[in-house]
Amino acid sequence: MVTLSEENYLKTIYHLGKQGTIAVSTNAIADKIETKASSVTDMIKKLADKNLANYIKYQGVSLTNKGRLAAALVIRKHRLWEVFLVNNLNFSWDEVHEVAEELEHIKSLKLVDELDAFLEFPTHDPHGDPIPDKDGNYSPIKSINILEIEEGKEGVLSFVKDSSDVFLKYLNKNNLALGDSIKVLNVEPFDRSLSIETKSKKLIISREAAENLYLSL
Amino acid sequence: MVTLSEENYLKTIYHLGKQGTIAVSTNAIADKIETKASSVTDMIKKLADKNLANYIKYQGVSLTNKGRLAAALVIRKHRLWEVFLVNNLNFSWDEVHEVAEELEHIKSLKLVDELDAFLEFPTHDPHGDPIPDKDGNYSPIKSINILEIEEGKEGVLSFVKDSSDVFLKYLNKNNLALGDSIKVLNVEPFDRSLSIETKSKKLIISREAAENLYLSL
DNA sequence: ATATATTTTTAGATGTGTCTAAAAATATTT
DNA sequence: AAATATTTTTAGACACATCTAAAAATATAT
Ligand SMILES: [Mn+2]
Ligand SMILES: [Mn+2]
Ligand SMILES: [Mn+2]
Ligand SMILES: [Mn+2]
Repeated sequence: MVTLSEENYLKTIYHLGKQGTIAVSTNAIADKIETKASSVTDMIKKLADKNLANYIKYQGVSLTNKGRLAAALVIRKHRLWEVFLVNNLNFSWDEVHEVAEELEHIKSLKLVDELDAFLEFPTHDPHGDPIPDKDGNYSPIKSINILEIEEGKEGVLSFVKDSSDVFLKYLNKNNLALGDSIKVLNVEPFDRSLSIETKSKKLIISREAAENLYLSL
Repeated sequence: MVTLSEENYLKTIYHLGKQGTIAVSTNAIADKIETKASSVTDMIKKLADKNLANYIKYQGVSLTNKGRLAAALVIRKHRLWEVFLVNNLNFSWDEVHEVAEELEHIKSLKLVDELDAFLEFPTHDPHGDPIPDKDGNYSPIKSINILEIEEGKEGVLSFVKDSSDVFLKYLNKNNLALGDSIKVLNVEPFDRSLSIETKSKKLIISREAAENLYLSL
């Protein structure tokens, strides 16, 4: 049996481990989970005891296959619930995360699969993140960062890297939503801000904002 | 903040307190929750400290208005989720309880209200139990036990008192479902078993089974 | 390479919810 | 009304997940 707390650690290690292939550090986990390093050490040991993680003292952790699958299942549930909340319960994309954090821990396997079917097997959540299948696999993101697109080209907003409240609300305010067509006009050399054009209007976004927007061509 | 465990105790006290108006005993709660009497005493004190229950040593507990409302909200969530599982996720009425036991603890108020709207404001769950509104109120059950219906009369199965796995599966096996028209044929004087007739066939049910079936006329 | 800083682990404590065993209160018999 | 049985509470323990403070290991700077 995997506890709620263990699931949260698995998910965090999974996410932190995505980029580099190196083991995840104790402090990195502590920061993400907003807990103390000593608590992380305790939990890591528990995960290793359950064969969910590989752990060598002072060397960080990585997930075992078993742990990676468990983590992917939690992420699958999180993202499916987010889709449900947005598509069926009138939540906006900046309201779903907190609730999904609770719903992702509901155990029933039938529930996940039936929810998946009910939602008609979505491949991405409301923030453009891919939804893992039962085996933990998903097709890799093929969208590219808006800063890497040449001036004059157009694409569809299909993923936001930062899905925090503040950023999503900033996008709402500027009428930018997933699925919108966006044309890259030009980059201001001074501060590297970006002029873009949507169906409704032209606007300028900062480099920080641009770094989180991904388009598919 | 009310914890998951506290919510389960509130719900149990609410259910046990329904019938008599007397306070609920420690052992009654322990039996329902499948825990020890000493654990119940501990928790009761906590509920009293939080003004959710009235407690006098050795005299049992009852809920305060605050406690009753909190309990009703948990029951509201439980039953709404059961409706969702049956109506939208292909669960049968004997599969929903366990999952609803987990879902009922999800906190978001928006979630409950949006779910309610999505389900089109159902008044009863898949077992015929009434769904409390936001204020904890619901219209009283007007269905009557099948044993109190005179021979020859007909009614619609609208509530099952026992919603345990075994009983529901027994009903499935005998093709009895909520909403079915049932005619009371006669009571066997020997063992007080009941002959009934549905659209599809006649059958005999035991007194124990009959005690759990309620019809609306 | 040594000293200093940072990261990580250990040791010991705390809060929640549970348990067992024993004591206290209440209920039931005789 | 005593004696006996049952229920309820208390006392003390334990698992889990967390914390603080201190020790140990590793990384960085001089
Ligand atoms: Mn999320
Ligand atoms: Mn998401
Ligand atoms: Mn139920
Ligand atoms: Mn029910």
